[in-house]
Order: sequence, then structure tokens, then C-alpha cells
Amino acid sequence: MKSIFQSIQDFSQEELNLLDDLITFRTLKKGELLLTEDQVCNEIVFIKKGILRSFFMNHKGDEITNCFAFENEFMASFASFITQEKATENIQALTDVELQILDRKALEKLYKSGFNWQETGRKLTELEFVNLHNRMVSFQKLSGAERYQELYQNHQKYLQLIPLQYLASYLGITPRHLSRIRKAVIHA
Amino acid sequence: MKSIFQSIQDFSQEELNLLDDLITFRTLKKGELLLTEDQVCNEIVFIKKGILRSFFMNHKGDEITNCFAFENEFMASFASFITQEKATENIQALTDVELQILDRKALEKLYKSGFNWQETGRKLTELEFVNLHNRMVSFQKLSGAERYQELYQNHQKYLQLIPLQYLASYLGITPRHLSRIRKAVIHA
DNA sequence: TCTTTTACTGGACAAATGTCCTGAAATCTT
DNA sequence: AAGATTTCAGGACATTTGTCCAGTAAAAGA
Repeated sequence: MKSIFQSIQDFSQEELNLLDDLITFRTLKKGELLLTEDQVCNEIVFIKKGILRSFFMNHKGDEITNCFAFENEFMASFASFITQEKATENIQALTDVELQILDRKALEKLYKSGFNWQETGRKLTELEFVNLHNRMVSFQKLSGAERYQELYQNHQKYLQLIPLQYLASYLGITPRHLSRIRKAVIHA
Repeated sequence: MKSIFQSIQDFSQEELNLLDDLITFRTLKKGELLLTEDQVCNEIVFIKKGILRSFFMNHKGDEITNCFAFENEFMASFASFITQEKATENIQALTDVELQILDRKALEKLYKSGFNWQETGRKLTELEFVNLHNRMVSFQKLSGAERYQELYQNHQKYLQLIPLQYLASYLGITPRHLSRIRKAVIHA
């Protein structure tokens, strides 16, 4: 987590020490839930090892995967963290995971401790926004098949680790349809 | 614009005066473009009067409406503004519009002038993130018909002002399909 | 290792959505 | 106001995508 912050801002040793004091650690076994809907999300996690996914239910009760997060990425129900309303997503470990955790109080301490943290918070939020924007554009501009291919090209190494049913709902299609797409792509 | 900032933070009179000095004004006629793709977006506008939309092209050359913005809302190609890369969207006036403008330099001055602006910038970015998140969820969770109904319930007064072709691509469907949906909804 | 459970593929069919098009209505232009 | 242009609804048909399902493969549990 520290290196992400350092890549955004040139922090002093004292600032980084403060961060060290505020970070806590946690591990989860494959399948465990880090957050369930109806809880308020009060922590942002940074993945040292493993994969997380967040998902919610549609009106038919199917799980819909909202996003994945991999090593060296942050994860949270950001919407809930920001609004302090109940989350509408669950966060689950897809593998055994090792996490660093920054909770709301810790983050507020950082923000209060100085300008640099405040600015870093803004910039990270901006980057999350841009990521989400790109995902939104891919939903408006591309077909399910094209979204799959884009993902395949950019994150091939991760795809093997993700059950296809999760991938399908992440792409906005059914497993049946993803199966068709994969068959077509392999032949091409 | 000022009242939005005040609703987020308790600014002093001096702080607000600085803002006043930095805001500029602009009007556009219906149909005019505020930003075209391939330009870097260097300003955030606040709509005093009128409606804007942003749109991009798909691979077939159809315009796809990415978002609308109404009175008392901000608009920009935020992704371009943040990354300082070329925008992938165009921003167009759907009606005659009156705008307040905060450009990159002005915003940086605000950020440098103090903690409060820095924090407000972060919070506004957070709110934009939450909006986008909700839109993303509606794409994953709802059908085109359901998205239309949701929009109809929340923004009925604006819908009359938006050509249906723009609305259709905003909802991720074709005009033909939107026509079917509207027929079904009216009967229900 | 054996058994049980879960995940994946793909057939057959159904439903949703898109394409192409035409005539009518609304809007813009002069 | 008249004509030109754009927008819209909806028919007919095509394509895409979903539903349901069964057989097989893979993974988890004992």
C-alpha cells in the first residue's frame, strides 16, 4: 500500500511512519466474506495476495459480480464508504487472501494530519473514477463478446483464476452466452 | 456553483471571493459543442441554465450519449480533465445554455489556497464516483425497460426535453426498442 | 482415493432486441 | 405560413441473447 501512495506523492518518512501505525492486517480463506450488504463499509483494503470480488443480487436472486480486485489493488464498497450508507454489495475472497486495512478512522487521521494526504485521497478517488468511467464506456460501446476480448487481452493471466460464471455476470451476460463467445474466439 | 461548494464546506467570505474571481462565464447556442473528442478537457462547467449532453461514437459511427447534465449540475469530460489525456467524448448543448466555468488553472489555485478547497475537491470527486457507480449498477442489474422506468420516475420533467434517440443510446438500447418500451409502459 | 458436489459446454427452443423501412408528426428554416 | 428537415412510431423480419436442460469434466470433501 505504501508504494502506491509514494507513487502519487513524495511523502516524508514521518508521514509514512504514521501510515504504518494505522495499517492493520487480515487474512481470509477462500470463499469468506469481507463485507456483506446491509453493513456500512468502514474500511478500504489493499490486497497483498489473492483475489477479491464484489457482487450483488438482481431481482431474480442471481449473484452479479460487480468487480474484481487483484494483488496491489484497493477494494471496498466505495459507494458505502463514501456515503456511509449500507452497502449494496458483498465482498468475497475468491482465493485465500492477505490484506492490509485502512479503516475510516485511520483515513480521517491521515486526512487531518496534512495537505499531502488530503491531496492523495483526492487523486486516488480520481483514479478510481477514471477506472469506473472506462468500465461504463465499455458497457455502452462494446458488445459482451468485445468486452470479453478486451478483458482477455488485458488480463489474460487473471482470467484462468476466475470461475466463468462470475466472469459472465461481470461482463453483463449469461454463462451460456459466455460459453458461446469463448468457443467463437478460440476458433478465430 | 457557489452554493454547491457551500453545501459541502463552510467557506469564509475570503475563500468565496477568491472563487468569484476565478469563475468565468459562457453561453452556448443549442447544438453547439463545448468540447470535442481529441481535445484535452481543461475546464469544468456548472450549468446555470439549459442542458448539456456528452457523447462518443461506437465503431459503426453511431453517436452514443454518455451522460446528460441539467441546471445546477457540473459537467466536463472528467476522465480527460483528470488524466490530461485527450477526451473520448464530445460535449454538446441540447438547449441554449448559460455556464459558469472553472478551468484547470483556477482549480489548482483553489487547491493550493487551502485545506478546505482540497477537501471539497475530494468530496465532490467522491460524489461523482457514487453517481457513476449507481449508473453502472443500473446497467448490470436492470433491463433497458427498467432503466427507462427508473429514469422516468426520477427525472420525468427532464425527459420531455431530450430527443428520444439520445435517450435510447443513454439507456443502452436502440430507438426502436425504446419505442416498444414506451408503448408498453403507457399501457401498464 | 473415492464420493459428492460444483462448474462447464453445448443442444433445442424462446424471448428480447436489433435492422431496415415507411408514413406521420413535429420542428426548423426562410 | 409553406416547404424542407428531422424525429418518431411501429410493421416485418433477422439476429442476438437468454432459458432450460443434460451429459461430462473438474474440484472439493471425506
